[in-house]
Amino acid sequence: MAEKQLRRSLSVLPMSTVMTLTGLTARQIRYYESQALVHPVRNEGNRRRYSLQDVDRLLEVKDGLASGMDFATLRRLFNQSAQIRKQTTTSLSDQQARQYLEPEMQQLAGMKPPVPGLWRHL
DNA sequence: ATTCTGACA
DNA sequence: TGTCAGAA
Repeated sequence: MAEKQLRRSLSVLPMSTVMTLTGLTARQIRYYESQALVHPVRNEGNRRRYSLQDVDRLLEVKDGLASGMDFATLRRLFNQSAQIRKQTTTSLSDQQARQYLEPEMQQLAGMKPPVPGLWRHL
């Protein structure tokens, strides 16, 4: 299972591929990066290279924006998911994680996940 | 040919 | 967010 994640994290996709996979324009993809929502790697020629994980994140950003979320909210959401993944793999009980995110969960309680399983970690 | 940055008639 | 220019 670690092998799969490793590959999904490899940044090898060019802008053109990400554009067709996400349905977003290069402009939007670069702008979202400026908003710290994705962090593509640059190759020797200063070209951006995205991973499958980046594509997944871009898809979440796309639907998140579509359901009225702003960049700050998405940014916090992603940071929190990252936090939980770390803590969870560092032995923090799921109960403690939910308690820690109580405020956000209250807000998200009302809305429906734009993408099936977007709040999966919450 | 493709992507990057900066700028805005 | 689109789009165009000039460079890589």
